[in-house]
Amino acid sequence: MVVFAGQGDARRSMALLWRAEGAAPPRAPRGSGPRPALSVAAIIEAGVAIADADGMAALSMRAVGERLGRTAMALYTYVPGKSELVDLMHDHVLAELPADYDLAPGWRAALTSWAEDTWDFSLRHPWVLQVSQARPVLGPHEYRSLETLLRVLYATGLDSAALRRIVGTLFHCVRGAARTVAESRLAAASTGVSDEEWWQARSGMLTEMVPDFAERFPLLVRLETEGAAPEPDEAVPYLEREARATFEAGLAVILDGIEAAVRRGR
Amino acid sequence: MVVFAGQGDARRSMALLWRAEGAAPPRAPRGSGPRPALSVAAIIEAGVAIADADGMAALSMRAVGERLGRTAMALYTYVPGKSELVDLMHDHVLAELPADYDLAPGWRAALTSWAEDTWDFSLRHPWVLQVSQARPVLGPHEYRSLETLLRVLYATGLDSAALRRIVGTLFHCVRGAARTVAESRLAAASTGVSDEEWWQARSGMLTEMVPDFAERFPLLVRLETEGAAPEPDEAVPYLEREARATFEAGLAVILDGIEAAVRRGR
DNA sequence: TTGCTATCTTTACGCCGTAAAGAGTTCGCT
DNA sequence: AGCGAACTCTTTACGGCGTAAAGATAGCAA
Repeated sequence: MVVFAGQGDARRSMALLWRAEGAAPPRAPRGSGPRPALSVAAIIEAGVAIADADGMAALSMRAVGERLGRTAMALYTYVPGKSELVDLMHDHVLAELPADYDLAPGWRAALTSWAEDTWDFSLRHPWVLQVSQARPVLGPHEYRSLETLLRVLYATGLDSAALRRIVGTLFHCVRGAARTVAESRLAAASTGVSDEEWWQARSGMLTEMVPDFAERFPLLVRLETEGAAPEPDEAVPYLEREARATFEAGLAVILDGIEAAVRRGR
Repeated sequence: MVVFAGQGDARRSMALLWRAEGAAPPRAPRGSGPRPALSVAAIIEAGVAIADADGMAALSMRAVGERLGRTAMALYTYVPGKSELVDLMHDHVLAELPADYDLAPGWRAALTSWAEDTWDFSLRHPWVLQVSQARPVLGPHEYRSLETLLRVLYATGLDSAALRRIVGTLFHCVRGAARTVAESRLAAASTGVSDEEWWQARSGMLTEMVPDFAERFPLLVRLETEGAAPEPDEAVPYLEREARATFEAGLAVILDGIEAAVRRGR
């Protein structure tokens, strides 16, 4: 379900992405059809609503059209195709991210806030985790959110070459852990089986079919049993708690890494 | 294109995954049809060949059947469905990963080798990056590869709780950077437009449509221009070099983080 | 030979993205 | 007033997908 940007007419895509910027597209001079009942904005919002509620797999041109009381083909008057629609949806929701962070308490606090906001954002719109990051969309809100992150990162005093690498690592860490949570929720929703139930069924089957499991994979057993689940009865499923802990630990390591680089750099 | 494990009959899936372990499935006692011309192993290999060559999107039951000279439906006698086939393919290729690492030169060297091997593996079979990590497959090779990693990690002396988080962060870092490369190659192959051409076209369009770009996003411009591309004329595309650098930087940060935790722990 | 079983094919259903053609609406122009 | 261009939106259709259902065929036991 990975979707790629920039397939279609690049000029048209860019015009749509930055459309709010320029003047309103002038209505044709000679003859014009019925007043448009739809708009690019309405289509984007319908798409986001569907993807938020039922995931990227549920996003189809027919579904978007139906939600707007039109056929799928009606959308093609406004948007070149599905791939471009996803691009527009992506840039649209990126507008939700904060535009800047207070640097007074130091870059570490600001970067933590950024990571937290990105985490929340990714779980609010889990489908963004399935939009390809290679060949990004290049929309206004994507640029703005990157600019915001860079403002925090340049406050560390590191040079551009170092920051380029750190940006990627930060994103992979946050998005990777968020992806685990998102996929776990999606699996639970689409199969009706909770993580706990799934794991119980599978692990029971494992011990039955692989009786020498403990001898073959002693460290796995050790990892699983030692210090597992300090608070077992919680509203948050186990897998999500683990992913959240991974996110926090990863962030802490990266922050320490940056700090070390800063000290070394001076 | 994210695929989920464990939808179908869990017992059947597990039996297929661990099939080499138990005795060969006995042929039916009373009457048996024509000698099977296919086998689970052959189907898995055909699937891997297709996915390696043309990506996950090209993997269809019809394509696998055709490569074996059968119809798509013939596969269903051997495999419950596509989702289970992907699981089997995943566990199958995981067998390529080394089974253990020399710990004599220290855990840091071993962990670096592990990351390098995982990186190579992910780019040899880029479609594995699209297999969901939540609700893993629980096959023998997946367990073995995890056990191998844990052997290296326990050599650090850290406790299980700390290691659980580090495992996730390591995977996210390696897989995230590898994904960038894989997606960039896939985009280039499927659109026929190289990263460089794509970027040139887009950036030209940007400066035309957003004349005040430099004022609005000064840090982005700074990041892009400062210390960019020290060796511009290379066989390896720019985006891949950047992803590789991100991978190495991320790994270095994590290794430093582990080292700090080890020192703190003692 | 008969009959059961397992393999494999055929056909079909309901999805998908979207190309092509056409119906219907609104305007500028004569 | 009426024509014709430009536009929106629908209908139909094509080739793909995963897979359910039904049937043809092959191999063995009795």
